[in-house]
Amino acid sequence: MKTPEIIGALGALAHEHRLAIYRLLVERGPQGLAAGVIGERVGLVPSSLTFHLQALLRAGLVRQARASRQLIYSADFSVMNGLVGYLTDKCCSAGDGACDTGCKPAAIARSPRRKSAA
Amino acid sequence: MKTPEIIGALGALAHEHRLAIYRLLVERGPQGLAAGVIGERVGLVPSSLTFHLQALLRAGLVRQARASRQLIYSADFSVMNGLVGYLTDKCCSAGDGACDTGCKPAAIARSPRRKSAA
DNA sequence: ACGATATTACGAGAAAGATCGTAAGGTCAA
DNA sequence: TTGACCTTACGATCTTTCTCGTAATATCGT
Repeated sequence: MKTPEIIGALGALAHEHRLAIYRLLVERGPQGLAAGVIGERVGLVPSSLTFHLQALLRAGLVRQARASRQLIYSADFSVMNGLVGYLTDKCCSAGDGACDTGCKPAAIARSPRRKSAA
Repeated sequence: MKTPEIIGALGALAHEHRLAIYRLLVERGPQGLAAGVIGERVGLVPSSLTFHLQALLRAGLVRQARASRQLIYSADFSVMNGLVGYLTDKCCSAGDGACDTGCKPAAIARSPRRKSAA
């Protein structure tokens, strides 16, 4: 995942409504939710909703599928994983105690040098 | 970590220059880097640099310290951890196979139930 | 105190983002 | 085909963000 994509995903999430939409979809899972339902839940008029949904779509954070006359949106976890990977990637490259605050997931997820456990 | 803070952190990172600055500081570690050096590295005039540094500071992503006439900035990992935690938190709440794409770091980071190692 | 260095504060202009109303594109039921 | 429904597309307006130049603040060496 390259920097522009990361920035895109970050920017897409960096908004009250879009974050709410995304979390809604993440909780809902692969089944997804129709645009109308999303709009109701987050309290957005249709045109504003589309605007934000498009932003999430452009960032690759959600997928779109048609079900008769409704459009179903669902979260795409892979981009989020890429994002988290990127964010924690260089996290522990500074040295020893740099990440004692707890960013261990990075070490586990990205640099399986020492304990090549999985 | 509450939603507004999350949005703040996400928004702070969702910019080419700020992301570059942040990564620079993450790589550098607790030692940090003087503002001037950062500006040189990312190619920003002083006033623009301050603008972005302030944004990162407001978001809690970096810390500021004075060293004689230089201001040293360093990454604050805790906010990033909170961010990653939040992002992956509900990730697996949808059901079983929802997160098979790999959002396991969340499980590792947030529920140290099984291997309470470290 | 003075000049030099390092950095931030302020203000203006340009660019991007958000919100909404209304119109248009598909899809369904009859 | 017609009318109703769900959703997106377009355009206008408003707000926020970004960038830069210049001025101000703080620290250092002499």
